[in-house]
Amino acid sequence: MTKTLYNPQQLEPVWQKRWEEAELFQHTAHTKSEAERLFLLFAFAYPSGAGLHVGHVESKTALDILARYHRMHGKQVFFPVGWDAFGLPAENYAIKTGIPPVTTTQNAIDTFSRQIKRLGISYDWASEVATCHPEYYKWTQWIFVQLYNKGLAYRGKGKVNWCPQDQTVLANEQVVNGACERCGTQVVQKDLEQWYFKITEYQDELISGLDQVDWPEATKQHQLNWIGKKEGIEITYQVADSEETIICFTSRPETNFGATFIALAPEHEFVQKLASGQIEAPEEVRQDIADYITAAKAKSELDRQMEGRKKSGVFTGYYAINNLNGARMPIWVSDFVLGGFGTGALVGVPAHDVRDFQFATQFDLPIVRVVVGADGDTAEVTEESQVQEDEGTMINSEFLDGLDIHSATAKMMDHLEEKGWGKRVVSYKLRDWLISRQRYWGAPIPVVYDPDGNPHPVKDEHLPWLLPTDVEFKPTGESPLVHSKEFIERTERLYGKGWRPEFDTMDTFVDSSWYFLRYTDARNTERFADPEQLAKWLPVDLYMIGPEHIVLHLLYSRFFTKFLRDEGYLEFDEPFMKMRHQGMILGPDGKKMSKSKGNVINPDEVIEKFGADTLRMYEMFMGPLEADKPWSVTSVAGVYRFLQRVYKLVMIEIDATADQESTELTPTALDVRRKLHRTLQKVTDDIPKLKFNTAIATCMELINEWEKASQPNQGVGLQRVDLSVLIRMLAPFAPFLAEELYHQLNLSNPKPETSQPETVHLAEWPVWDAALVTTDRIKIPVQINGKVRDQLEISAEQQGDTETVVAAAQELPKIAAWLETETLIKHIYVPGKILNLVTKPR
RNA sequence: GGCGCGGUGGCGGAAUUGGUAGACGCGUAGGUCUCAAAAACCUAUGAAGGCAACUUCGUGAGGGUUCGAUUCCCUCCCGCGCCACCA
Repeated sequence: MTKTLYNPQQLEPVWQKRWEEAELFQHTAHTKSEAERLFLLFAFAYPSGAGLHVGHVESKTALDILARYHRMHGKQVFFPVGWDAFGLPAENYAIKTGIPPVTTTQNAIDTFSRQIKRLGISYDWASEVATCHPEYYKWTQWIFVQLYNKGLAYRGKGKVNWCPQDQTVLANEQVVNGACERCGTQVVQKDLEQWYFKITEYQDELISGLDQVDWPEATKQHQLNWIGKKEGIEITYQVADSEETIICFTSRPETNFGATFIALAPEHEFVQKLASGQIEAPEEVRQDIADYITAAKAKSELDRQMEGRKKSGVFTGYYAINNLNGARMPIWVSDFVLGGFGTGALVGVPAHDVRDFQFATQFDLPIVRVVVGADGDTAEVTEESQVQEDEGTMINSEFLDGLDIHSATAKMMDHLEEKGWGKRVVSYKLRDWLISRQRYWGAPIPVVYDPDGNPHPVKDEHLPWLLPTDVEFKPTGESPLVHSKEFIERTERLYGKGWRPEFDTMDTFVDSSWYFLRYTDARNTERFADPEQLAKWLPVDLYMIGPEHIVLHLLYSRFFTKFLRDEGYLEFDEPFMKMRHQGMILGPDGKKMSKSKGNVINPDEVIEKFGADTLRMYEMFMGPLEADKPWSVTSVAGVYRFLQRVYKLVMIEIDATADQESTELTPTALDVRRKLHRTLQKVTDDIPKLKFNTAIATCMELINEWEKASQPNQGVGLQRVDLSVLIRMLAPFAPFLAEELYHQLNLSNPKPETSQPETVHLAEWPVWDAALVTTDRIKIPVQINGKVRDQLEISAEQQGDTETVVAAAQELPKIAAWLETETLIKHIYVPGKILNLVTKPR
């Protein structure tokens, strides 16, 4: 009697154990095979104490399906796993509980590993890496030293974002709406000496390199916006009655005849000099400016938002001369001018920039129109709605009058350069990367200071520069490492009396900027990876990564890649040739899952109820991979039902057809076989395009048809070859079920072919039979005036014969009825696709 | 404000070199089985009209191109994401 009860809870752990024992997908990095290679990369995750999330399941499963599919096509697939294991949560947890991060992190990794294995993800565990392991961060530190030696890692004093809660510096990117991205506390500005990586050295290549890669357009756009390259001109203005000059960056110099003021950021040198008295000014002006600087500094990002777009400022008493027309433009200080952009100084053109307009009206500065827009308004600009920022024609601008703004820009730039009043420049938003963190749970910055306070990189033989363990976890405002006796003693022992270590650790983005390189040679103790290994696998063929990492991680990884290439370690420019993003799995309420909303779906519970195959397949079936999709508790059951039906159907079929190999197929069975091959064709086509939802839908159609054609408890009389095709086709999606059925099928065969592999996952991907996917009868929809009225069934040979098709269509009763009241004017026939009869009423 | 993405049944979604809109799944209704329920299975299911055959309408709104538009063009509306006083 055939077993027809699908029991995933029982069969899945059995196969998981066998695969693990057989090391089925292990040790692929150093393979000697010359087969086509494929590096599939999953964005490694932070192992949080909360365990695996359904969102992780989606992207892991998607790549796992690809990995299995390509392996079955005979390719060498490298599909490694690792952990972005340093970071704040573990340290904050340690502050709360006293449990060291190394312990909680290892526990979390263990939990994640168990869950991932239960899911049947075919990772190569032999190449596993964790950024917190000394064998890993030794090379993170080594890369730091290489950057240092090339002058690309440097110490700089600067205004930094400081989170009072986490007691650490944050990169600009980690400040969200003026608050710490981790804890939500308002960020304040602080002046500190910090370590930076000079990513700006590569800014142009970070732009041009995007042309080489197959990434979603939106992602490229994000990167471009972040780098923020803008071409413009720096105009030098003489300050009247002074030796000083002020340089302003503008991308719209053609409006310069309309310039009526200069505004400087509070950080601007001229302003600083005024405040300190280096530049002469009446005492009350000096004091006002000094007060303004202090007030601006104290303002948090939140304060700035609270006061909205309201402009504030102080007049310096000085004027700058506009060389074009000799106009005296008052010089103001205002915090709406950003110290970090351009030169920290702007030339105000109120008629053609809303912010400048607001400032001018606030302080009664003149407004001069120099562009007439599409609305033809030539009047004085007195309302904000009249401010003309778009296309237009120049007026009141002497030699520019009558030109459109674009040619005027070019002409003005030429003019300014000729006169020596300005210089074309390119401006970028991208800043150097601040990597210092006053935290414990990270890779120590491998730097020691001599007794004079000069930095020196830690010597290679002292790497890894170990993270000390004799520390206390208290939020003290400085790195806990400051209080490590061992750390300080180690430095003096190795470098001499009076030397001290750098107490800061590195931003975890440093760790994650090169892990994909390490994967290829994860146990190498001599190099970060063997050149041969790197050449063999890189660049990555497909990177699956959440949209939240679009900007920073990718930018930093690309920077590291380009740097290591320039150092001669790599031979490619871009690390990730193709990239795709998985969408977010939302809660059943359509909102982002979060503990506080109580809408979190726990993958463990789904597995317990339905099994891992159902969880995997449901997530793939939910919709397009890249879309955000809400979880549906009831829809999961639909996928479970499908797998159950597959199991039952195949088991019945195995039983019924075991000894009928030589028998001819019945017409019904042949129809099912045809459907099987059409399905195979579609699935084979969909998987590489990551269209898993439609691939699964097609499989469901097949099972529906098959079931309908079946005799109760007897199947339809298919042969072993057919069952084998179905099972192999389902293997990437439902690896456990497929393995079980594969073995049942082999057991049923009295004479197993000797070449049959032990596991379906090493079997060959089936090939669809071209003869079976074509049909000899086809149906052509017949339209009248673009509306389908009937279908014409003809033989495939006839489909090219327009005369016959049109004639036959007119014979159709429904069409004939329509033609009784309509006159046929013409017909449009797309062979094999559609026939449209164009008529007019009689 | 800038950049990007999207809008199709009760729900998730299919279908675009322009060619049968709503595949597949969920939900719902009715049924089979059962003492009953659950599970499973069967049938129906875009809306309106009609006993029915069928007809009309229908892919955010309005125009346009076309024999034919969810798909292409124009003008809007709405939602989401990211960045945001970036000169």
